[in-house]
Amino acid sequence: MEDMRGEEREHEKRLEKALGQMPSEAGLAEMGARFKLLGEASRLKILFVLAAGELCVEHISQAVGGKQSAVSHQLKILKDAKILKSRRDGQKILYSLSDGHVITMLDVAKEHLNCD
Amino acid sequence: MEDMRGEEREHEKRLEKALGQMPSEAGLAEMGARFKLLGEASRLKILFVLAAGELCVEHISQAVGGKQSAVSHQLKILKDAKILKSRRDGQKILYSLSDGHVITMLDVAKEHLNCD
DNA sequence: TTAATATATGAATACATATTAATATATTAA
DNA sequence: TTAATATATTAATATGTATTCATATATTAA
Repeated sequence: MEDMRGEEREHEKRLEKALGQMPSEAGLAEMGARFKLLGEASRLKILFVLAAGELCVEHISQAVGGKQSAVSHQLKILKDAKILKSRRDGQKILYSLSDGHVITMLDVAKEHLNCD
Repeated sequence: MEDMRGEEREHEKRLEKALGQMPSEAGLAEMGARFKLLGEASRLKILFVLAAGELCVEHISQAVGGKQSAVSHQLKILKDAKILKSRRDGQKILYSLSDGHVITMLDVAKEHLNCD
């Protein structure tokens, strides 16, 4: 009985602590949105391809084995999220990673999310 | 013209390199699935709550502000993915993080995915 | 200007999945 | 055993979103 009380109190404490360090609703949404971007094999493929360097849409499509239209849509999503940037070179649009952060994430994921 | 040729060759090389270091289809799917688990605010909330320690379903539900049923569903998903484990204590089922890996991911995400 | 090429976009479709309500199962208390 | 409590599960619904097709836009070449 006394034990029960103590345990309950401990749980209450834990709850308070948890709620205290919980990110804001907006923060959680933002974080979820970021992870969601990486939660799709088609987008991951694109990121791995671009890890090797700047490439045009056609080449990216070839590399990931997807239709131009589908790839364009995904590129837009990744660019809107600032994960990719692009520049025009003649008729082509060359896409590249905005920075190394995403690759870092993928590396850490391999280690800590047991992906291979 | 020569420039064009050289550039094209460079792109070909880059493509080969990219394809060479691309994870397998299965690996990409696995990785995507892992990220997808973290790509939902409702699940992130649960993980942050459990970062404070073991808690029963009712308390988790209170903490994340969700219905028991919805939380149970998400707990099952996270447990099936081995991110959470559970044990029975009387009528209650206590859930906890399987290990520290997920928290590491969340921390790295804060740094590299500019979440706050 | 016209044709050809590269990319982007809009709308429709298909599919995945989060949530809910209702109910089933399991444990404890009476 | 019966009632009460805690959790899990099933089926239905709703929502989000990836993909496709068709077409628009933009650039270069003829």
